[in-house]
Amino acid sequence: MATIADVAQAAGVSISTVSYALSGKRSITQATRERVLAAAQELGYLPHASARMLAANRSHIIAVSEPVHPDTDDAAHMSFAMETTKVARSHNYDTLLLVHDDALAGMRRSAATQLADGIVVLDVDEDDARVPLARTLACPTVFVGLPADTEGLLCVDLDFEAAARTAIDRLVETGHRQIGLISHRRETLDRGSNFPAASCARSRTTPPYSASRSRSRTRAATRHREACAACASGCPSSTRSCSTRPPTSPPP
Amino acid sequence: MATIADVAQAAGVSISTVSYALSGKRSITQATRERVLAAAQELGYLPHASARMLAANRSHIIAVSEPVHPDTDDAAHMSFAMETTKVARSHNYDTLLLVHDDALAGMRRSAATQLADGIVVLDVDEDDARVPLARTLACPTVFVGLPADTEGLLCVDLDFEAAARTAIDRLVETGHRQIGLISHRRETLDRGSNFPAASCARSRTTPPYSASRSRSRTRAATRHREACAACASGCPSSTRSCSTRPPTSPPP
DNA sequence: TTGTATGCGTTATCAG
DNA sequence: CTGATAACGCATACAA
Repeated sequence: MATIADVAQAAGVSISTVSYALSGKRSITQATRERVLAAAQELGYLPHASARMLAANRSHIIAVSEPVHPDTDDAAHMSFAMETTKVARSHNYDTLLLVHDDALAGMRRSAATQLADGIVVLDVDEDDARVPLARTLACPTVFVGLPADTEGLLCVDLDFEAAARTAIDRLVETGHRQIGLISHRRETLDRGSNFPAASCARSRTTPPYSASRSRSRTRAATRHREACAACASGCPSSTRSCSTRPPTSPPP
Repeated sequence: MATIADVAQAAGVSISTVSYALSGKRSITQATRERVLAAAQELGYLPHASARMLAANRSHIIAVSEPVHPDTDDAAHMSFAMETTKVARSHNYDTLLLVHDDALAGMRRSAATQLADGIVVLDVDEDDARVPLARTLACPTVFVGLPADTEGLLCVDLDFEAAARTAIDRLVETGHRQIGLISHRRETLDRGSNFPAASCARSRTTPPYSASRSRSRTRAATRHREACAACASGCPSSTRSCSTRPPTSPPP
């Protein structure tokens, strides 16, 4: 539990010099910088998290809001939570888990107490209670999934429409003329989830693949995805729920 | 972003009175307490997380170390993480997620920076790198799962031996004489995981159910579980991996 | 029962 | 290029 003062004393410099030597926010002589780093290393110094948060007014923590419905696919959501955490860590951020009913209340709490610098909202429903809440928060919030009304929100999502089209194209190409769709449970569809298969089921895509209600959603998804490089690289593929295995011989 | 000073001013009292009125750590006149609570409510006051942490020297955050092996059962681990978070919240604690390689490094980091008040270690292997690390940390740590050497550690786990015995008893009672065991992949066994089926597979329980190497482990598990009420009530059942479905008619 | 004042460990704003 | 020092918002020991 060495403090910055200990490092300063050990290196024979002032506290602020240590701070700047470590943050690199102002130029330091090579010699003193090395002395400081050596001292810090020697003492195993790491800045006290809360002190740093308070002074810098940044927590380096991102809250992940993840209600877990009874019909939620654990594996899929695990992937999102894990990936979010991994990417966050690569930016020196930690992630806080807000689950079940605390997915909503926790958002308000972590925003109001400034525990979180930002919020990632998972498992988004069409009509999600976290949508109106997010609009009232001073805390930057990103929805992974598109609610019905995205006004004033920052949302990213996979392009399920395009995924469905690609899948169907492939099936048609290989000679299939009848295509079955394995979707989610009725309750998942009913609560307005926009998971892959749910989205496909609702859009009832038919040749020549004219999507009914989802034109604007598709554009929005594309636009948002372009704005989020992390999504393109980091998000796990969710299209497997839509996939189907071609039989060894083409159907009649 | 009302501060405690704002509340104090609104209620016409001092800062410390507000603090004590809210924490209840010293007696306050009913009248002033109500004025303070009203003012706090009115302003939507919630204490600034980092300020509170710094002053109280407690973060109210528990880190959850959860390496995610390629063969990890997402659903099972999701359950543990979720349940841990839920129980933590009921004690006014938040949980931080440390995954993949950060499961190890994050423990050191969150302990050294005092980001976490405690650490919960999931997905424990027989020979786990987090075991020696935990011994060096000043941060209270609990292992959910029993490593080979529990010296100086606080560990809790389900009693897999008893579960296996119960399952086998039931099967024998219903007339079965040949019992198959569906276990984990070889790699899971190889890395020394102590998951239910892995544990069962290694112990090779046979009538009259004499466990080979696991006597001490069983005792340890029992002892630790007794010391942890949360485990008995909060932990999800993991025995389903061991379960088997009786056929409609008893075998010959 | 309440108010005053110090300290928590950093960051950042000033001077030098 | 470096050193003092004032916030940051709260908790708590100490006074009254």
